[in-house]
Amino acid sequence: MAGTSTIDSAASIIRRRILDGVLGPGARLPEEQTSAELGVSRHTLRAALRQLVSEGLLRHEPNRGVHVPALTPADVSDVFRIRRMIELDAIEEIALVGNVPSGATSAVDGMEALGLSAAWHQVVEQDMRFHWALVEAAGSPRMVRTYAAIHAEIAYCLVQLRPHYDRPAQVAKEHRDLLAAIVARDGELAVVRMRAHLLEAETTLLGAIPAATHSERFPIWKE
Amino acid sequence: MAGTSTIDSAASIIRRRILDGVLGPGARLPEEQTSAELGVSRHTLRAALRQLVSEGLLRHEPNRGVHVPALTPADVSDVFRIRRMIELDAIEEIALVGNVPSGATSAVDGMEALGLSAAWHQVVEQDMRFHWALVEAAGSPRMVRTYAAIHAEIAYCLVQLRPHYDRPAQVAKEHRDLLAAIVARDGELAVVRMRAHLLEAETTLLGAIPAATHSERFPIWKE
DNA sequence: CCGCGGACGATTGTTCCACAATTCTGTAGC
DNA sequence: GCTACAGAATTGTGGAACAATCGTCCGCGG
Repeated sequence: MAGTSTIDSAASIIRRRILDGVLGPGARLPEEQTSAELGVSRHTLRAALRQLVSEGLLRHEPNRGVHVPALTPADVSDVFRIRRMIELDAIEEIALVGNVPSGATSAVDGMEALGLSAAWHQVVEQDMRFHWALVEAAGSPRMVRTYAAIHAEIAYCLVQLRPHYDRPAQVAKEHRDLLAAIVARDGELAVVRMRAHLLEAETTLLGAIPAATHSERFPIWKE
Repeated sequence: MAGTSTIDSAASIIRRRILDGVLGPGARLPEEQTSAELGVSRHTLRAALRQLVSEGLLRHEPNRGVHVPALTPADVSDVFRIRRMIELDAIEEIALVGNVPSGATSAVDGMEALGLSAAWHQVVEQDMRFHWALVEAAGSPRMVRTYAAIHAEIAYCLVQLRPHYDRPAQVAKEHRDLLAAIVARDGELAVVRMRAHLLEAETTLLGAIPAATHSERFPIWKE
């Protein structure tokens, strides 16, 4: 499985379940039941849960276990604020040296290869590959580590954007333009475009989310 | 101890030992011995070690345990690059709204209260309180989380800066000037000053580190 | 009828023990 | 001096147990 250690693969499985909506907002993860389900010991499961808590995909309350948090509009804004902080820094850096990461290029190619009927999660996957490649190309191990720490939350935001995403071709074009700015070694333009790109995604998300979470949140979780 | 859970306090103790130099670069932490020493079980210790690995204070190699990494000049630069990314973003935000965090003010007061003979670690402590307060005041939970993730590494850098730090009064003045820019709601000036502040610290560090680690690194660790 | 307190069951946090898999060490042999 | 290999040490994971905490249900009184 992803990550050779048992802990990592347990974390991957749970992460996937959250991102796929199998575990919705408010869902609790009892240790005994969950560990039995995954076929790992409680110790291993707990380590995996701690990992996911640090990624923001789960919330922990002492003596009360973990649960899947609901994404509030404030959370979405906060996630995108961090995205801007990291990705604007990254894209400026790689634009200045004109370093076009091959992973980003191939991600855009992948987007363009998707037809109109492409499943939204395929678009999301390529989109995240693109942005990940950009951050990696900035050449800072700790920036990658930092980005990894909110990567899952970004995905958690995006999967809820389902019906409001533009057509794949439109998404691809935006990313193509970002690459163009990098190729042109125009750091300022790259930053401007990336900022616009991220702000637009945030705005779209903020329009899409509230209705969706509202109906799903209250049956399970109260606060 | 700090953090009510056993795991957190174990992590705190080990973190302290690393920052205090009790555990130098290259030092290994055998699980059985270390857990016995701290009076916790191996599982608990392992959880604490995973935490410290995620903070960058320890490095893990599969089936070979964890060890204290040596700080290379590249590491110092990378840490400060992330500091600039986060703290410039934070200070711009709080300068724009003129939000002067009380923790930052009191940290500067604390610096000025330190005499010429103050232990360097006291200066570091106030310095870190100052910067932490700034990041907190930016009002982004995930920025705080992100900063927390490299906070220990920042400290790990700073403790090695010992003899090269300016006098407390000089350090205090620099921070006072940062506060002044915030009070004046001059975001641009605040950013400029913060960048200069961080770049200067980095430069000082890069001049100080190589000699120190070189002598300590080889007796224990080879690569 | 509704709220309050306490017993009981469920869950978490942590420990001790066990054991396969891997790595390290020291020694014998070439 | 170097390699090969056996034995020791260490890591990665599982299982059972238990105190502490939390949640729930029931009976009681207002």
